[in-house]
Formats: sequence, C-alpha cells, structure tokens
Amino acid sequence: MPTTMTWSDYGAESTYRPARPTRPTYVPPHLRNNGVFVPNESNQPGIRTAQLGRTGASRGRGRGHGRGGGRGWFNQTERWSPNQSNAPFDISSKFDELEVDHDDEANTVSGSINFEAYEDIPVQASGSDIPPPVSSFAEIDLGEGLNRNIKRCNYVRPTPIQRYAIPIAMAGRDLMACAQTGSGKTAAFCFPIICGILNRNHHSRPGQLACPLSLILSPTRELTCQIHEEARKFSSQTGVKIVVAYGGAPISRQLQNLERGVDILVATPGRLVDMIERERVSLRMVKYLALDEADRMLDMGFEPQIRKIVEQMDMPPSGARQTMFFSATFPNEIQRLASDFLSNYIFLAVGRVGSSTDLIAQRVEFVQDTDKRHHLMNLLQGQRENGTHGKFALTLIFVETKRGADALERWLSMNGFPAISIHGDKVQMERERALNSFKNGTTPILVATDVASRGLDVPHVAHVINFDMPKDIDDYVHRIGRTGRAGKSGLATAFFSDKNLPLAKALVELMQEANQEVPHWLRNSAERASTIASGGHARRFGGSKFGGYDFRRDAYSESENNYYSSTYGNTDPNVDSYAASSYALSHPAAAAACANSYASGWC
DNA sequence: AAAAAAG
Repeated sequence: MPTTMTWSDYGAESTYRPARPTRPTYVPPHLRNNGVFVPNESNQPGIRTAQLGRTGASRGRGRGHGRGGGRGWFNQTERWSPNQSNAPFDISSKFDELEVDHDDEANTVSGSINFEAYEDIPVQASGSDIPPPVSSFAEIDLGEGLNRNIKRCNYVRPTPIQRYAIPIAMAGRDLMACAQTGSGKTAAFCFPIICGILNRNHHSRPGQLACPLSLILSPTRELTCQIHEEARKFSSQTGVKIVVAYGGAPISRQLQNLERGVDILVATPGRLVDMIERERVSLRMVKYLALDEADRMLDMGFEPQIRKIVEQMDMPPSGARQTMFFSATFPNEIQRLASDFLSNYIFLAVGRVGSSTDLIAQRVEFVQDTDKRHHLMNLLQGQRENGTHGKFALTLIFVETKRGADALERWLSMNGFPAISIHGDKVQMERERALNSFKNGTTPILVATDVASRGLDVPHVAHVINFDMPKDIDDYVHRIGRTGRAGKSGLATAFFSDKNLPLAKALVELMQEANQEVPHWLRNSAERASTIASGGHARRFGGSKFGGYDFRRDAYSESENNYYSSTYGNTDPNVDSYAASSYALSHPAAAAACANSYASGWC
C-alpha cells in the first residue's frame, strides 16, 4: 500500500515555453540521491506526467502568453492594495513596469516571470492517506470571500506548493512541507487557515484576553510583518481578524489591536510569550498552528521558546489542533524534533525554485579575509560599469557579525557606494528603514547579518554576495535564495577564505547538484577537508543534507535497533507503507505498478 | 563564537 508518491509536476503547463531540448529534467537537491525520485514516470493515471505535462503546455497556449501573459503564479506586477496604501507593493509594481524595458533578460522569458523555470518540478509526499493535489483554485471550495481575494491578488493558478499543500491542509491533516519561500508558501498555509476559520463561523469576542483560533510563528520581526501583510490581503473583507505581534515595537498598540478581537495571530516567539505571561493572550482556542522557517524555529536558540509556547502554555495538544511546518531546508535532526508537535502528518517536498537551483549562478572565489574589501570594491565597480547595479539590480551582502555589518556599510558609503545595513542590534525603526531604503533602491546595497537571510521577499535582488560565508550550508541555501526569486535568474558570489574549509565539502555537493561549475581549488579543499572531518560527526543528517526528505524512512530502515521503532513500530500502518514504497521506488517497474495501484484506488 | 528573539 504505497503512500509515498512521486510526481513530475508541471505547474506551468498552461504557459508557452520555448523548447529546451537537451536539458535533463531538473531535480532539486533535496530530492536527489535518495532513491525516491522517478523523473520520467509516465504511467500514472490521474497524475500528470512528463508527456502529459507538455501536452498541457500546448493546450494552454491560447490563454495569454508572451510578455506579461500568464501572470498569476505569484503576481509580482499588479499588486493589489487594500484600503490604505501599501508602500512595498506599490514600489514593487513601479519597478516591474519599468523593468520590462530595462532588463535584457526579460526578453528571454515570457513576461516578467520566468515560467520555464517551473518546468519539471518534482514533488514527493509521504504519510498515510494523502489527499491528491489540485490544479486550480476552483477545485477547492475555499469560499466566496477568499476566492474574491485570490482574484484581487491576481493569482490565476496555484503554485506547486499550493497545489499539493492546500488539499492536505484543507483535509485537516498535519503537514511538514519543504518548499522555497517566495514560491507561494504563505498563501499555502493562509488559505486553509482562513477558510477553516470562516467555516467554523466563529466570531472573535473583543476583550482583555485574546483567544486566537490560529497562531503563525516566524523567526524574525521582518518576516512576521511580511506574513501579516500577506495574510491581511487574503482575509480582507471576510471578517477574519488578523493581528501581528513582534518585539522592538511598542506593545501597547499591539495589545489594543488584540483587544478588538483576533482570529489569527502572527507573531515572533519572544513577544508572544510576553503577552501570554501578561495574560493578554491565551492559546486555548488555537485550532491551527503554522511555523514558517520551521527548521530555524527548532534550532538550538529557538527550541526552548517554541516548546514553551506549544507544549507548556495552554495550547491544545497535537491531534486536537492542526499543525503545519514550512521551510526550504529541513535537516533530519530537526524533523525529529518537529515530529513531537505533529500528529499523523504528511511530509511534502516540492522542488525548490530559486534556491540552489540553476536559476542562481553560484560563484566561489578564494579571498583571504584581509583582501575581502579590495575584492568587493572591484566587484562593485565592475557591476557599475556594466550597468548591473542600481535601482533595478540590488546587491545584498551578507557578513558574519553585527559590527562587521556596520563597518562595511560605513566603508562602502565612504567609497562611493550608497549602502545601508540591517542587523539585530539596530532598533526596529532603523531595521525597517534600512529594508525599505534597500527595497526602493535609495541604497541599492544592503549589508546584512543572518537576520535577513530567511524568508524576506525583496524583488530585484540581482546579486547576493557572501562576504563572510555562513557556518552552516543550510544558511547558505537560504541566503542565496534572496535572489533568483519568482523564477528570475540571479547571481550569488561567495568569498571563500581558508577559515571556511569545513564548509567546502557541503558547498561542492550543493553546487554539483545545482549544475554549477566548481572551481578546482575548491574541489581540492573539499577532498582534503573531508579526509580530516570524515571521522568525526560525519553526516548528521543522513542521506540528503539539503532540503530534506521524510526522516521517517530512516527511522524505518534502522528500526531493528533504533528507538524510533517504538514510535513507528511494526504495528504502525505507516511503516508498511514506507517499506512498500521504498522498495517500489528503487525498482522502476514496481514504482509504476505502485503508482497505478494508488491511482486506481487499490490502496 | 555569532545571530535571532522580550525589555
């Protein structure tokens, strides 16, 4: 009874794409090398296949293709503003109008969104009784109000993550989902939450103690704001009340908003705990819990706070609420922690777009720490000369420390490159001002710590420079994912110094998987580094370190002598299905049979 | 050792 399915997904099937004859099917890193992905599965009734996908492409040609046509995946152009003006979106739409004429690359794709980039997106789902995906919003009964807002946002078709995650979430299932931010993740968990709240016909009561029906957590203040902005658009005029709570801003105003009633609370952990301890928020009514950038939320720094919120306050236990985790990377270790909060969940991995794909050209240069500034200056001057700098080509520079960010900002500004910095030692006002001034091109260079590495959606980041490399390859994935968004191409340059040797192996693997050219010196250092490091903590995360695949497979394969066997023991129906599917999928013929039996309802 | 998140 296979409950693991692998699809070749053609999310862009109704948009014209130029032929790409010799290119192999793209498989994102987190789905490779795990013996699960079946690239050219073509015998799956009811499931879109490689051939069917192409047929779909011609079928859809009648519907607006070419320049500006076929928007609606995630509309970057015609942003809809609710009642009040919405600065970032207005700016972004101006950018897009202008960009079509400025950006040479716009000529090579249809319109401002590179739909070709969404071709061949593999999807992997595991768990029991997986609801099938949909190919349009109309197939799901989201309700009148929500449909109206989806239309107003100019979302024509669901993105891959939405096509798979929304039916799962609508079925009330817990979910662990790997997908790149910027691929429509926020909507993927907001739509079902809003819909569920509307269906409950629940009316939030104003009062001193706020009892939201839904809680959405994220690791940074800026990301929390961004989610709030989006969620507000989706829920406009539906009566669903959304309140945001984060640190660094006066709590009084946030408390006032809470008093007026709240259905969905979007928050950072610290401020939320504060509010709960003041007895202004109770989680006892929470029916929907969503964590964005979930792997970060459960890493060493955050885990105690999350446990406190989810397990030690008054939130209903897993099973009595619906829990959804989203992230672009999901190491096995963190999946294990996350599974504490989930109940009979479905694991979903949707091919990433934008991060560590061939959409982002990754360059690595060996630069000693003392030469970095000089090297950066050359790079920026080169950019300026060939015009890839300025309002339409923003440059995001990541550094290791907050002090380093300030210092580099000053130095760049003094040397004729208007720059601004963002980091956690700045007061919230400064952080927001910096981000806006970067977004609208006033200062086309932003120097940032990891505060800006995750989730932030800044259009027009053409170049991400890792001035200092991160310690963790996952952080690298998130950082470079700030460019190459919405299917556009981007450039990522890393300054690799001898201090970064421990990262060499993981970096080489990542670059190879993304079809990037790996410099010889880097390959050599990787080999040397691996012989040194291979004895120690080896591979913390098992098979594929990037992105993730369902760690429960590992749990099964090791179940002879592994403590997971008590959780996922032989009595668990899940385990049989893992056994069946991992067998099936490692044997192509059996895989097809397996998929057939699923589709015809045998299992 | 650093960054983020409460003040």
